[in-house]
Amino acid sequence: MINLNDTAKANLDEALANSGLRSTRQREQIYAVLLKRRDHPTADEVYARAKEVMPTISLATVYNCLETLVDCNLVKKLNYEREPSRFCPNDGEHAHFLDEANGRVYDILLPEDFQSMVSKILPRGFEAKKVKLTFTGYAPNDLDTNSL
Amino acid sequence: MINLNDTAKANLDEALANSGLRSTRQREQIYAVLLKRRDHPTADEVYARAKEVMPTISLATVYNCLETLVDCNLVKKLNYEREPSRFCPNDGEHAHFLDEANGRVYDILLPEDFQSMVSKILPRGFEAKKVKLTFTGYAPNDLDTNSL
DNA sequence: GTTGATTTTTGGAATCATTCCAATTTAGTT
DNA sequence: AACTAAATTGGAATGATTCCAAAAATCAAC
Repeated sequence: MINLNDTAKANLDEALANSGLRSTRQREQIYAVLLKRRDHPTADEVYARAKEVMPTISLATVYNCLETLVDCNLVKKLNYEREPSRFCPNDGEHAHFLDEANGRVYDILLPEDFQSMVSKILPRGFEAKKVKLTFTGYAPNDLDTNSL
Repeated sequence: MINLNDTAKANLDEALANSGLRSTRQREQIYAVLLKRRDHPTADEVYARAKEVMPTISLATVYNCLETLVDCNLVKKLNYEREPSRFCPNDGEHAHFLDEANGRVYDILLPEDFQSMVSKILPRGFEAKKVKLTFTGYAPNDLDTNSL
């Protein structure tokens, strides 16, 4: 029914507990869906995939769970223009590349010191808590579904 | 009624002509509104400001004009999460800084070679047409309404 | 394990920025 | 002035997301 390996499950439970939240079947399922195919699905797509295996889950719950996971810092929410948000499980700092040809989003690994490097661009007095870097263009056409 | 200086008007007319589009009172007015206060207003805010001086303009027209100006590359559309889009007249490459304290957006000047610099982060085969850099955090609290 | 208190889930309604539409008006041309 | 194509307009439609109140599930204490 669910499909989370032990360490992922442990991470989830810990992150939820840290925020004083409960571990539920639905939250596990949503997290499992995101880990299984890292193709930056929208809430609707997550809903469809979760339903295959948990047919009674509701769309509202999918939104709730995704928001919870984002708040716990286990998942990132991506936005391009005002298109539907996409979600990716969080493996630390990375940029995103949107392929205009097929609409896919690829993760781009960032150098360790990226945030401090780029923060030097800021004038005196600006304190950045977060930096977001997104590319748009054409990706090589021989990549598989998952990100790099 | 409108309030565009000669060079701005000339830029607008040229950009529109380049795209085979007509120069209209509404388009001039919307562009003038954006140039007058560079505080990254939403479509609604642009609508309110335009209406003060052109009471019959419609919201649909504001959306149309903004889209046209963006297409002509005279204006940039900014998005944070899925909040309403904001608009800023385009003075070349710059990043944006969202102040979490007051919701204001500041333009951040970028070094000339920024795009080529940061494109080196991309793995072989990725061709970036656009790069977007956005910061979130706290800005110094003695800045005026307009951007840097 | 049952009870009670608190969270979470759920389906459907509501929201709201934006887009669409068909009719009218305007701009540019002959 | 007349004609054609483009732009504007108000209102309806769209669609992702949020809100709501009721039902179900979880956790803690006994």
